[in-house]
Amino acid sequence: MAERAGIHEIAKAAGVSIGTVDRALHDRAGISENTRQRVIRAAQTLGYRPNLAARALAGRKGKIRIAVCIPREIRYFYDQIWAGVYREADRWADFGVDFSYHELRELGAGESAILSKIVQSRPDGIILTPGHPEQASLLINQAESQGIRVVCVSTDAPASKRSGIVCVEPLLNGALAGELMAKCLPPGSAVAAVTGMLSTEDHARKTEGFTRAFFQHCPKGSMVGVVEAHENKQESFKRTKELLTRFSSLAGIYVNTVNCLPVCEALAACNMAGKVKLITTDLFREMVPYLKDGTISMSIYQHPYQQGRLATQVLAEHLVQDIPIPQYRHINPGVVLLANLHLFREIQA
Amino acid sequence: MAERAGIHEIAKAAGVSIGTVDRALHDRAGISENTRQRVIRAAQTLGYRPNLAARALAGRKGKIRIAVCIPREIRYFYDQIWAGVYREADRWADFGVDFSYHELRELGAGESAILSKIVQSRPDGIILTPGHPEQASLLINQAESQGIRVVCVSTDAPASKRSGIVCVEPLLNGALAGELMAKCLPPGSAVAAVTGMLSTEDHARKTEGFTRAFFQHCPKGSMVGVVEAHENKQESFKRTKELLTRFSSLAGIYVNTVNCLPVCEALAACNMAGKVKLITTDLFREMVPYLKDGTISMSIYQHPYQQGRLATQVLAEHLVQDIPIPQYRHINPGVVLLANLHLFREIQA
DNA sequence: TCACTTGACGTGTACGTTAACGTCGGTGGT
DNA sequence: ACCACCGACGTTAACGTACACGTCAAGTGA
Repeated sequence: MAERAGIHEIAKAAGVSIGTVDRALHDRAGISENTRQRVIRAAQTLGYRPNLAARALAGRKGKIRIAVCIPREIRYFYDQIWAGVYREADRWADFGVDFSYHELRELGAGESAILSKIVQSRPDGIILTPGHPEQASLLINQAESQGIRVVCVSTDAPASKRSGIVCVEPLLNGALAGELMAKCLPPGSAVAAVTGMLSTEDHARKTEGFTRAFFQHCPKGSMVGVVEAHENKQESFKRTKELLTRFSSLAGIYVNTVNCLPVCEALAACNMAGKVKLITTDLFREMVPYLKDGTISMSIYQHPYQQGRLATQVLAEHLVQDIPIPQYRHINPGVVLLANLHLFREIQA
Repeated sequence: MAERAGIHEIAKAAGVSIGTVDRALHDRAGISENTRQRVIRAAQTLGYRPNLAARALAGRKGKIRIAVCIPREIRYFYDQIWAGVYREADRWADFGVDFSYHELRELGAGESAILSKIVQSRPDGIILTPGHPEQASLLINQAESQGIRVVCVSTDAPASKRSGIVCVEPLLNGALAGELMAKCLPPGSAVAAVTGMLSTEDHARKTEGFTRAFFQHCPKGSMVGVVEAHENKQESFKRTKELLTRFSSLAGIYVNTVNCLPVCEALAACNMAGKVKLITTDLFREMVPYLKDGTISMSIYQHPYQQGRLATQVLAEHLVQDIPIPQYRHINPGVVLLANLHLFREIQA
């Protein structure tokens, strides 16, 4: 459409050469303050936007480097984040962005060591999922103070000076479950939550969000228990069973940890499958039968693929085009039901 | 990371010049079949992928042109589609893709005329929302037979030879509402649907999806009526009121048209707001109060922004990188609740 | 035999930027 | 007066690709 102005046009307008324009636009030395202002004004007047293709080709001294540090386990979740990162990285490859990938065995495993190595390699940006926010914060702050942009994804290090965070707000995640639960149950129902470890900021806040939203939408309801299962299958099974036998009127259970399968099994064992509304978190293949037979009523989906893609996009756009990194990029969780089950990436292929 | 091979490397490997490589890779004339095969094999061996930045800079004779033909009204919906298109178009601008935008007043208005003009201008690709699928199909087929790739978005022209469609499957859209309705109501509940015009393929299939899913998940329920309101506010209000007075036991209403506000008003007028589960479609500002006071229980969201972005991406990636266009790209609808309301684009700003 | 065509290939230039390098006038020291 | 030096600016060679054009041998016709 409208032919875009390039540095040649700016040069002509400002009455200088393209070299001088380059110096002005990149804050390089060797130019008087006067001319710099003149050039910058000309650029603004012409609405200059650098041609990314040309920039990528010319390749500023040393390409842009982004280091990605994300766990491998839990597979069903982090595989999707990785896929999203790869997808977006691919789009930036031709723009001269160089990615290096660092897989942790699981969330937080060897985090500090790898992260400090990454920082030492002085990339232009880092994408990571902090597993130990307090420890990581030190390195994040160190990186940021060196001009390395850090974007957290999925998990956060809120106290750090990271440039941005891409995630599903845990409070919202829980609140969505709480609201759905309340709207699916008759007034005055009794519900419970099964969580991993309440010491984990993430799980605690999901549980809190659930509780608040549930009571907001079901004021006469009751919350008869919060089971802390420590990410242990047998413990999850046992304690869910206890819960079911102790409160025979239990109408709903919210699970915000990976371990939803033991809960399903416990429901089956008590002959309560389908009678107690079960709302879970995330989605993986093994859940499908329970969704199909109605044991799991719905699940809150965190869009891991999108999270990975967005984190990468946000960081790359900043480094390449100087677009500011949004400090918070909250993802809207999805709702997994039977009708739309087939459309989720975890189920396909 | 791995330094990518360019045409120079291929040339060296095949023992020819880069000009010959270019001829082989682009099926241009002036090369013997023998050398062509040799070059192509060399390219495959080296895993050649053209550098998009360089290609964009060099600018093949005549840039790639994409024409976009989408309505302006209904604003809350199509504004988002347009925004998604613009966003993605922006990302391709530097790759030498030239977009031309053609706004219709509303869905289908002057469609054939504009579309035939677009086809006459011989772009490389077209993005459109067919309003009159039968008429449009002729022009779509004409375009496709001339090598113009057509991608439909939001609405479809299923009988045509369009290269791809990006949309929320109407059946799924309705099914999601049906499943949620069934799961939110006690067994044996009576529900109704309010639709626009059943003659519209889209509305009919949404209603069908709803009905099927509702009975699947609530086998003892009943469907006491399908109100066809012809996209008319007063008619919607009046007929909803009739419905409510006639069936005092009505437990849920599903609205799959734009006109959900009159339904809300009718519920209020009958003092049934919040007592009848109301599931609507899409999201716009005026719905917010009704969501906040519980009149609308939830809404099925079609992610218009994403649809626009994806349609553009799919087409651009095909034209620039030769990536095949997926014939169906079904979007997973979202669920609008009070908890996540603030995260939808329609509500922000 | 010579001029002319044609197939098959190499060469050169352009695209818009970046950054190294060249140039030129002026200023300081000796 | 000479050179060294420096600030301020212009010039130019890349980057990888597309395409017009140049080249050169083999073939064709008179």
